[in-house]
Amino acid sequence: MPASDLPDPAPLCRIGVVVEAPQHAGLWGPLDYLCDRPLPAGTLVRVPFGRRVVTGVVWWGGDEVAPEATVEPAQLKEVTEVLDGLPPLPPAWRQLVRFAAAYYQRSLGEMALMVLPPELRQLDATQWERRLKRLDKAVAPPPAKPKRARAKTTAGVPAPSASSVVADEATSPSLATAPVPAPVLPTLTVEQQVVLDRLAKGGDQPYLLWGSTGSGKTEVYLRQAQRALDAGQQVLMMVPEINLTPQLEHRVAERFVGRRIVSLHSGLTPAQRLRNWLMAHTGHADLILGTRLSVFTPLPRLGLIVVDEEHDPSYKQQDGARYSARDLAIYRAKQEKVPIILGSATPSLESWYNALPVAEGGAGRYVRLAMPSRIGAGDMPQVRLLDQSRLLRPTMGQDQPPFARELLAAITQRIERGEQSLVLLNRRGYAPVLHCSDCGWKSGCPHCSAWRVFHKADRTLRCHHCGFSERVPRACPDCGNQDIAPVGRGTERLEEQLAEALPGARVGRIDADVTRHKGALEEQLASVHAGEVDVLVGTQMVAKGHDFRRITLVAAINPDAALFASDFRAAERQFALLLQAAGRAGRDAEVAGHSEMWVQTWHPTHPLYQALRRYDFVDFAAQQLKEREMAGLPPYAHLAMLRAEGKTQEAAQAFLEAAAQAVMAEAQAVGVTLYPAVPTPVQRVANVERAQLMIESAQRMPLQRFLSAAQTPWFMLAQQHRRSGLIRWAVDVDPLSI
DNA sequence: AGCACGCCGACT
DNA sequence: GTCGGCGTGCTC
Repeated sequence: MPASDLPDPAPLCRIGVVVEAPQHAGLWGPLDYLCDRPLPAGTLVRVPFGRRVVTGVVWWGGDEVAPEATVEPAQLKEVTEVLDGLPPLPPAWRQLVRFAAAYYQRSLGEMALMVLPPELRQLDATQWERRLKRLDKAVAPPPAKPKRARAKTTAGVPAPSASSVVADEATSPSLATAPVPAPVLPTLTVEQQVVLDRLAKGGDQPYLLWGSTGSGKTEVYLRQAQRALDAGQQVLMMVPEINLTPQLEHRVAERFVGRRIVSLHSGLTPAQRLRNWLMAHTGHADLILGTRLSVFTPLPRLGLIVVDEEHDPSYKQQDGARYSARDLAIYRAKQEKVPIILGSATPSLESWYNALPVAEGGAGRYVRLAMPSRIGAGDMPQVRLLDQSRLLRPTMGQDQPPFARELLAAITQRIERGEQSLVLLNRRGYAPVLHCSDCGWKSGCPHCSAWRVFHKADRTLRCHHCGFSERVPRACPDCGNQDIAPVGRGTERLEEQLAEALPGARVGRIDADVTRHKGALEEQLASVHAGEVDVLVGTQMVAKGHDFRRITLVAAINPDAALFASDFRAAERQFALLLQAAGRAGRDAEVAGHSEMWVQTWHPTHPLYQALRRYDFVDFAAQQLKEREMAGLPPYAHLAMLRAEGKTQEAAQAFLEAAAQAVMAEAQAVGVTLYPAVPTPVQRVANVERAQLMIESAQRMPLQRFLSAAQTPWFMLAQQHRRSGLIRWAVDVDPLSI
């Protein structure tokens, strides 16, 4: 029979697939492909894309109505393979991704694929099948005859603390009750009880749990989590940096024995991350503990979201798609109709404003729950503001004495009592710059508009922006003068100076340079806990989250920079940091009585310090909100930043100016203000010039509409400007710093 | 972003 | 004579 008489092959269906195409590829939405069977939205597929095959997510297909074809049917390619064996990503996940992509001005595909475990993007169908089979044992629901098979499974699953799968292997994840004896629960304080009672009443507004350090916020999270778990739901708990909060992980595991707890953060190996993500997505994990990326985890039984330390800047992604995980968590909670608790001792001004009742000048959008008292310890340490101007001794010449005599005396006293002190300085290295007194040479970075920092430990000059590192020269590279001197002070030098000033004291240090070596942080923390360190020098990473039992003195050495920074959020950050640092001191009742927080400052009367002295966040927030309102800054206005990188500063700025020009009429029509293009605070990094242009609007929606409308003209302009030296451009919505 | 194609310098 | 520099262009 002639070939033409063969029955027609089954018609191919058209489906829409999103692939990882950055927006400068000019592809925003789903691409059309053909497939021999209808695929439900949310299915993972491998599709030909250009000359390679990539992983994509089916965005529409199956029963949904296909949009108008935009490409000639003859040009459509066929799906290469379908990654079976995984439930499709749910509609809620797609909606969250769609919202995030639209809000943060990124392509759908970039957003969608960025938030999936990296492994998932790389595997083809064969590898995927093999991987699923291996993971199946760890991920699958308990089979009918569980005991033996599951015990074997546990052994096969590596469970380091960072990715612990704490699971009672005999418990079906779908069952709500744990068959193990319940841990003894701590008695609730009156404040905690009041908060929990309010939470039990429910409502659809987000909660802002404003509780001082040590007020027992975690216990509130755990009790609420318990309620959700008892109802058969999943709980998403977010922390700013999981490596700094092993305690939380430990506490959660301790409390919820018999529950499957998984963590999700970038510190996991790709295999661990995929496994934990799958456990969450398939509904087998009950509690998900994660950093910002975990906000996108598909959770079929989601019942509660907690965002701990909600003010922390780490929740905002600082490159690529610059999303705020805290804000997306709020969106997600609303969309999936689950309660969300934002917790902090020093809420972000945005959240604070949202939680202030309308009658008090706020937005009244959140429910504020306050827990002002510290548990199990006395009060917060007493704040002592040390007037640095009184330290100046003119006879000493230009070298300003590093510490006040009173401060040294106070530290000495701690050492004699067997207590510890924490000295904070937010600048690592030995000295921020080297200087030649003869010719004026300074240790600039050849690739950046920044100084290279002198690191004495490894005798290098290092640029903290591009990483360029060189051995420190013996003499001035310009004039040969042997006498080049360090200017200023970093943690290394502080450590050295403290050791000199306190003979016999054991001085330790924790900063990013120490932590670089794996396990060094844990080691150093252990030695502090063991009492092998008298004085601990550190950057802000020490102030965040770690619990120190024997520290009774915290000193901030040079916190003034934030008072006059051009960045309007600097004061807010500094206040949070100082308060958090103060919280490190005197967490044990026996030592709390005499614990102190010292602040060495040139401006002891500054309102920030005065509010800190009284631990008066309400007053501080009121000051800041007033300033923000007068200056037309968030939360009273909404900002976006158009950023550009170019071969020259002119190229970067020319693009920005042209971009502003192109949308000027539109901006004026909707009441959006465009500011002039300016160089970024650090103008050149790794030989790339950077500039930015601020966009401001009183309302969020007009800004959103404006940015969406501007996307295409800006994209086309960028194409033109590439020839004259534009390298990259991007919009940063709700920028943290300006 | 990848990954190709496409034209000009130092090597087996 | 080739290998490879990164400029330019495309991806349903």
